[in-house]
Amino acid sequence: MSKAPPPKPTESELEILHVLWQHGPATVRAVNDELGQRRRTEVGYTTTLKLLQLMLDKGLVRRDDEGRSHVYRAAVREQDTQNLLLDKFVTATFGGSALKLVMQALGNRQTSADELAQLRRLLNDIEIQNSSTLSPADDEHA
Amino acid sequence: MSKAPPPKPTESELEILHVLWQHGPATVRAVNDELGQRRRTEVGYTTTLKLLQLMLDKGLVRRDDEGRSHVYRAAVREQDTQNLLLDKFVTATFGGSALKLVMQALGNRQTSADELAQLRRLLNDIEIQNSSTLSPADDEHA
DNA sequence: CTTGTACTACGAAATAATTCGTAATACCTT
DNA sequence: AAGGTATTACGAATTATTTCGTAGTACAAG
Repeated sequence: MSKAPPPKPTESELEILHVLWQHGPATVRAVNDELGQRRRTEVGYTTTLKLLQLMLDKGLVRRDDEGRSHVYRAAVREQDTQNLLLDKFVTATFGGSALKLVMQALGNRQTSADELAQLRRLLNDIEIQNSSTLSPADDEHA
Repeated sequence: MSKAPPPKPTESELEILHVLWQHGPATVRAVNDELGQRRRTEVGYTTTLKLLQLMLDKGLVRRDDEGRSHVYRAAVREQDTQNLLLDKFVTATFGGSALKLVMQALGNRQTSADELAQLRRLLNDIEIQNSSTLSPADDEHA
């Protein structure tokens, strides 16, 4: 009665997921070729194959038979995966404080006016959300 | 003529760095005790010792002789380390877009009014920074 | 000085992640 | 049908990380 949620992908698995998310369903060959273009150091065909097989076991990808070869596609969504990894990262590196992470990310790198605008809009949206979803008890703090 | 910068700490090494950052210089015993309190599963004394020795080799910590035992202290700053890890993480998980990471971090979790205020202040500061540091050519966009 | 205790050094086992070689198989091409 | 090519399956070597056992050493207590 349990559908074990897919585990956190490793570094290499994440690379492959990125390919599948952007490229869509693909054969081992296609994934491996695409990886070859992105990485500094290529990996062998069977390495990619093996990784996809492991990812299949873990439930990170699905597989369809397409004639002789197999077509793999992501079984997890990009957003969900990013969020899972983000949680772990915030915990491990910023002691669980997402705010610290955000301030660090913004503080120590270039942020354009356009990006600032996007962020302001997001903050406004969140504020509106907060006030409408507010539970009564939360209303009475300082 | 090269001072190899300390490498990215591993997961376990980061835990130890957190202890040293917060607790200050400490003996192996103190670090191990502190770890025992934070983790679900404790690790043996010699495990912590070994890690600290490896970290010493890597330049992540320094060591002082204090009588019979040794006192270790962080050789890297918390901010610098967080930034290093952040860079890697943004690259690996968000394709290098810090903005996406930030929006994801803010969008998918609870953010209090107080935190929103802090962020707004930060955005204002950044904007001021941007306009004063602006290179002339950048001035002329829409 | 002898012994007990806490510490360090070091090798190496255990675990996890990545990589690839080799063999079996499927399907074209001739 | 025979041979060549691309593909999959699988075991295993390699590398990285974490873990701990064992042995040696220093120092304090008696």
